[in-house]
This record gives sequence, C-alpha cells and structure tokens, in this order.
Amino acid sequence: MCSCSFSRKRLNLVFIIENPAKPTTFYLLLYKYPLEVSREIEYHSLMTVITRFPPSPTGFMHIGTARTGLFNWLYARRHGGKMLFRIEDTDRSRHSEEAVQAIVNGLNWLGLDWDGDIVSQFSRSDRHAEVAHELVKTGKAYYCYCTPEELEQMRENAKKEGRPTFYDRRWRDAPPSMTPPEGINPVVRIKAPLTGERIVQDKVQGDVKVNAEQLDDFIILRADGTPTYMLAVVVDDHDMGVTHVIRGDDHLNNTFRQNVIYEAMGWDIPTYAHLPLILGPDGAKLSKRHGATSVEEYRDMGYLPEAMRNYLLRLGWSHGDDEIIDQEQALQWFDLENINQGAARFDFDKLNYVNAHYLKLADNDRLADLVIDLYKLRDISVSDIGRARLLARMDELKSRAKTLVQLADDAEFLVHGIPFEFEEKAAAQLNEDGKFIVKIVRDRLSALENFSADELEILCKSIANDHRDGKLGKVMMPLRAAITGKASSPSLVHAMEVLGQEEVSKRIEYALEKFA
RNA sequence: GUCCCCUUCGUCUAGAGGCCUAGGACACAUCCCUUUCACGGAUGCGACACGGGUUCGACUCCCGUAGGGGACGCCA
Repeated sequence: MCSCSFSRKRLNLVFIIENPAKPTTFYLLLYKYPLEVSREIEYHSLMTVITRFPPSPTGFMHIGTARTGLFNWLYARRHGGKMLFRIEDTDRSRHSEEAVQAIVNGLNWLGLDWDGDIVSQFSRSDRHAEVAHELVKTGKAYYCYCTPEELEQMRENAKKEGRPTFYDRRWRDAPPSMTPPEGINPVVRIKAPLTGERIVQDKVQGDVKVNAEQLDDFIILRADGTPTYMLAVVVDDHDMGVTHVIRGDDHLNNTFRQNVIYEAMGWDIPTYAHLPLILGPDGAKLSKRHGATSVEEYRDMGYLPEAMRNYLLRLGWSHGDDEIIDQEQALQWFDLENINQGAARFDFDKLNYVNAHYLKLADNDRLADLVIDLYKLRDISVSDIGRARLLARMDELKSRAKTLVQLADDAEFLVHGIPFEFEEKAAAQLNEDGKFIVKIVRDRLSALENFSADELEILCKSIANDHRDGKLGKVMMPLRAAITGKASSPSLVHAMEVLGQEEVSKRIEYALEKFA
C-alpha cells in the first residue's frame, strides 16, 4: 500500500509495509524528499489498543491524573480501542467508596468514559500471590527473612559507601546452612538481573538505559502475603490485556523493575509512554500551595470541561501551531509522537483564554443552568423571570466572561431583587450630579413609546446633549450605578430593556431613596 | 549519596542539518472600537541555558558543564 502527499516543505511518500515477523503488525514509513532517509513515524497495530486508567483512591482527582486519563482515553478512542479503569487499592486501608466516587465524578465531568467494570486491584490479590509463588517455584523469586531494621542498616551502609541504596541479596542464593530465623514471615523478592544494560523503549522519552547494577531484588509479596504495587500492576496489566501504558514520568524508573517481572513470567512487555509531570506556575511540582490541584476545584472556579480538556491536551502535546483543538479534532489528531519531553508549567492565563473561547461557543440554556447552579452556592435563588433575563442577555454575557464565575458576577444584577448592595464606586456615582441625571431619566422614561434598547439609547443621548455637553458617559454611569449597583456592567440599555420599565423604575426609586 | 529524565520568548509550544532575519498562542505594552468594565481588531516587546566538538553549514547530531524535575519503601 502506498500513498503520496505534499506538505508545505516536502513530498511525502507513505508506504504501509507488513511486518512478516508479526503478521498483524504494520509499519507506516515516511520517505522524505529527496529519498535520502526513511523514518518510521508511526507504528500501527491491528491488535486492539487497550489502555488503562489506574488512579489511587485518594479522595479527589488530581489535575495530573486527569491529564493522564485524557491521554489514555484519546489514544484508545483514536485507535478504536478500549480504556480500562482500575482502582489501585493494593493498600486496602486507603480504599473507600467515596474516594472511588470522587474519581468517577471527575471523569464524568470531563466527559471521559471507560470500558467494562471498574476493577479493584485488591480483589485480585489472590491472583497476584499466585504469580509470586509461581515465580518462587520456577526459581525466579525467593523468600527473604530480613527485618525492616536490617534493611534500614543496609541502606545506610550503602549510602555511606556511595553505592545504590539497595538490599544486599543475602537470601538470594542462600546456602542450606542459612536456616530461616524463627518467627519471621518472609517476603518474596524477585531475582533481578545482576549485570548488563537494561533498556526501556519509551514512546516519549526514547530508549532509556540503565545498568543492571542499579536494580535490586525488590519485594513482590509482603510478609502478610499481600502483593506490592509493583507486582500488582504487572499482573493486572497483563491479565487485562493492556497494550499501552501511558502514565506519569514518575513511573519511568519503576518500569525497569516491572519489566523484570514481565520477563520472569515470559509475558509481552506493553508499549510505554511516560508523560512529563505538570509543574506549578513557579516551576515546582504542582501542589496544594499553588491553589487548585483537583478537577472539582477547577469546575467550581467556573471552567468548562471542554476547555479543561483542550488546555490539558495542549499542556505537553501539540499539533503544529494549533491551539484550539476540540474533542473531535483531538480524536483525529492525538498521537504519542508529539508529546513533549519536558515538564510544563500550569498557566492560568492561558486556561482563562481557552475557557473564554469555549464559553462563547457554549449553548445558552446550558450556561444559564450552570450559572444558576453557581447562584445556589451564593444563596441566590433565581426565578423564571430571572432565568429568562439571563437567557435574553446570554449572547453578550458569554462573549465577555473568561469563567462562569465571572459570568455569574456580571449577570447577578439581572437576577437579584430589591434591596441590593451598591459597591463603593457605584455609590460614588450617585452624588448630587448623578442623582440629578438619574431623576431626569426617571421623569422621561414614561414618555417612551417602546421600552427598547434603541429608544433608551436615544433618550440617554438626548439627555446627555441637553445637560452634559453630549457626554453620554456622564448619563450612563450614574444610571448604571442606580440600576445595577455597580460601576461596570454589560450594555446598560440592553439590560434595561430586559429588566422592563417597571423593574427599572423601581430600582431607580430605590437608589434615589438610598442616596437621598 | 546513587541512578534516570529534561532544557527554544515571562508561560505553552512550532522546529526532523540549509526553508530561521527562529513561527504561533497566552501574558504584557500601545493604538482602534466604545456609555463603563470586558469582548473584538491592529501593531509592538520578547527565546534557541553555557562550553566544546562533528559538518561546507547546527536550534536541530555528539560530549561536557550548569540549572530544573523524578526515582531510590513490606506507598501507590
């Protein structure tokens, strides 16, 4: 199969070649003009792609977890595959239903779904133990009777001598003379390779090499018979048929250990892609002190899920110069090749910009509902009339705001009743000069044929001409203060139209009375 | 202490040895629009961490240095 295309700078000849060694696998080759080099740009497999989303039940969904989830989801969906959902609750004490629910809620909010049931790692511990014992039987793993104190001592000594801080393998090939001490339940350790270069092939980081001397015989089964994380992930990923492991950079080192288990069991190693971490605005690891770290906090700050997805996607992944990438586009474009290798800082300015963009595109009814939800948190109840006003001005409102919270602030005067508060700058507008103008407006309001924005504007302009040298602002500012209680607002004449003559008059009377 | 990874405008990034006088976006500044605040439009400011190689030619490849991040648990 061959296709040909022109890009800005080159002629592409694409050959899809079957790999005879793996009949279900195809390579996509790209030839650059002139035909000097060929480069494998993509690896397509006809096997179903299976990714996984394996959060720890921490009680909330970290923004980094969300991004990893998004990447896994996009990759699976892009390739017509599946994303599995597994709770990493090997440490059962951490497990709680609420914690799982929090993650599910986060995923739902982001609009990501998964295939099959949520798998609890804890529920599979028998299987994990079975694998551990099988490895002992085949001589790939062994029992170790060291106490935590002894291990601590080893680490200290190693550090002092400048060696890796590892277990010294004293039970690895224990001679028969070394009888197990009484009363100690052994752990199971795996036999890691002693020498040679170990390579992890990573889709993001490339080939990562480390000497076997840096790997120790890590524990796969604890003294109480429960599996460690290292064993559990490998067994579960294998049993669940995971083909692509897309996860945070912090697991890159673990990968060498996990591969030891894969090899000992003779299992296929999945394709790895390790994503760089998200840093806070100051370059340090994103943490609580940077403000929001969980997706629900971003929701509460007024960000739209589609904006969040777009922003998170662009944080570390790119498609040329494209910035606004909606879900549909992302599904067509997403790949592992264009993930950046360096960690990225979280930038609220950019998020705001992206959010403002999606706000403009969002459906008005949906936005009204979201804003009304926000008002509930402020103990403001919105009547049907209030909702209708919101809707009537939504096109303008959504074009101005960066977040739903801003939109809600902007629109609050449309839904609140009398009495209402005046902010300081608004109060200042209602001085003698201001009240003078407001009274003139009030007196001439009833003469309007239609209480419409156009006529209101004509009226205000004529008042400005008569009393303020044609300076419209001198009329609008005090009027705005009287009607909204604020010094800035969306288009006042349009807002007045929506509020209606009766409500406008009431508010003017209320303001004049208050600042009498 | 040991090992691993990373490094292009303030930030996110484009860049696949000559297309680079390094492109885009956010932020910032100025101007325009304007009843306010925003939105929008235009223009501007602004970077290849440093030092060595390789090459006719390096942002791009290699090696060092510096800086940043990560991992070294009977946590996940």
